[in-house]
Amino acid sequence: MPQPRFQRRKEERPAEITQAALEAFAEHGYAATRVDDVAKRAGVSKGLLYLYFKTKEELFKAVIRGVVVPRIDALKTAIADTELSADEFLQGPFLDFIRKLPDSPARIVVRLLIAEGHKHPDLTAYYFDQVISGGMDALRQLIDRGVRHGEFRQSSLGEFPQLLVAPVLMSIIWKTLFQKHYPLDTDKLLQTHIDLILRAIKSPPGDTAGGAT
Amino acid sequence: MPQPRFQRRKEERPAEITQAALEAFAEHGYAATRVDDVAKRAGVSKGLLYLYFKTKEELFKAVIRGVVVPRIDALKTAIADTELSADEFLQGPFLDFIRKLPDSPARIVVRLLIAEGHKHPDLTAYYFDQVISGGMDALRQLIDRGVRHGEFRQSSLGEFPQLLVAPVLMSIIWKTLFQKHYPLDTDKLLQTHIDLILRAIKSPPGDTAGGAT
DNA sequence: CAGCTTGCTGACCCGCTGGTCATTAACTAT
DNA sequence: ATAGTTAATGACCAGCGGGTCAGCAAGCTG
Repeated sequence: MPQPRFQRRKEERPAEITQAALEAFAEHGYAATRVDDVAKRAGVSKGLLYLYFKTKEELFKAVIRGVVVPRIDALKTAIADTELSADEFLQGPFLDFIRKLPDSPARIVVRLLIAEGHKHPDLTAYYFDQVISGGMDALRQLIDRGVRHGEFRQSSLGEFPQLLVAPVLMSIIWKTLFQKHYPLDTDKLLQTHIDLILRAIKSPPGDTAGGAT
Repeated sequence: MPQPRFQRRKEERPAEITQAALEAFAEHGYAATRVDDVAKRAGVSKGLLYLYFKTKEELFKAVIRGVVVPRIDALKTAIADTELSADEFLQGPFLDFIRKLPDSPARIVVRLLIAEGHKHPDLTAYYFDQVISGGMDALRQLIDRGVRHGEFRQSSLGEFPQLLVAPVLMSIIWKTLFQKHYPLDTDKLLQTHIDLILRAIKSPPGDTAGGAT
């Protein structure tokens, strides 16, 4: 009795294909990945893939969106809802969050965006709106709160919240390029960075908000 | 009177082609750049290009090497030869150096390496040896000197000199992806970063090397 | 000026891959 | 059962682009 040669699974296909594409892109990058290869990984024919995604580029965008959207929202709401002080939040949940990034699919997405982003302006714009812009606002808000409460002194960090995240980029890139030449303890690197930044912006002990006694 | 259709310029060709390739790669990335396009930019036939470079990949490597090698040596010798204190050096020559990077060809090279590096392991290794490794040593040495002289307190920064450079990566990537959505004052960002780090690692006033008076 | 070397050209080749579509077969409703 | 619907296949095509090479002409050399 012959197994059916395939099953109809309209619902699951897109996610399966997207997942397969993420893996393929991770290995070869966008341009060098063959649609056929993605299809094979997903256990599907190339024709079917083109039934769900109009072009290779559409597939690419779907992959990015799928990974990116859920991730950042967690951080944004965490910052809005936390009862911790800014200082505690940075050393706790924030540090945990960024520590996970270098080993998550975010790493692949970052590499793909750097490599191919300029060829997909609408995608880049989308990413900027969904991730970067919102993330920066949230961080700025956190820093401002710290300043208002007298934990932090005034500093230019509020203008450049990117500085809090820069070592994450560094870590991701290091891992993808140089891990085997020189393994990097990204956890400790990130810990060190947060320690340094906090030490730099913390109000000198004794000062209180407003500065006058 | 017909101009000669071409001139023979054996010596200059490689550099011209390499330069053209850098521009082409900057616009389209490696994979999407046509060898024919590079040749046209260099004012040369595709055939000639293949006379000087065995394959497209060889050309790619030549481009990277050409940009990379000169740049880092300047920094290394500057650190070795300077008479400035570590603190002054970081605020002066070092800051100047990293400020230039986001608008130099280094930007293109960084993007190319992130995008395609994993497909060219020998090139990555070369880059690591020539640039990363030496650069890190130099920075570590600088920090250690600062500690020995009592300018800086002991800190984990010496373990992770990458942290000094991380915002440069951030700046480069920002400029290539998001410049038009949100222009970034990378000069000020880098200035801010160095300020913060120095504030974090400077010895409290009154302390001297060794701690005993 | 003639003859020779070789830098240089450009038409050509061919493998590869994104995308199509006629056909098939897994399901569904009756 | 059986007829109808559509998810899924896979053979096919077109054109693009890396790489080749036979021939051409720039510019020495005597």
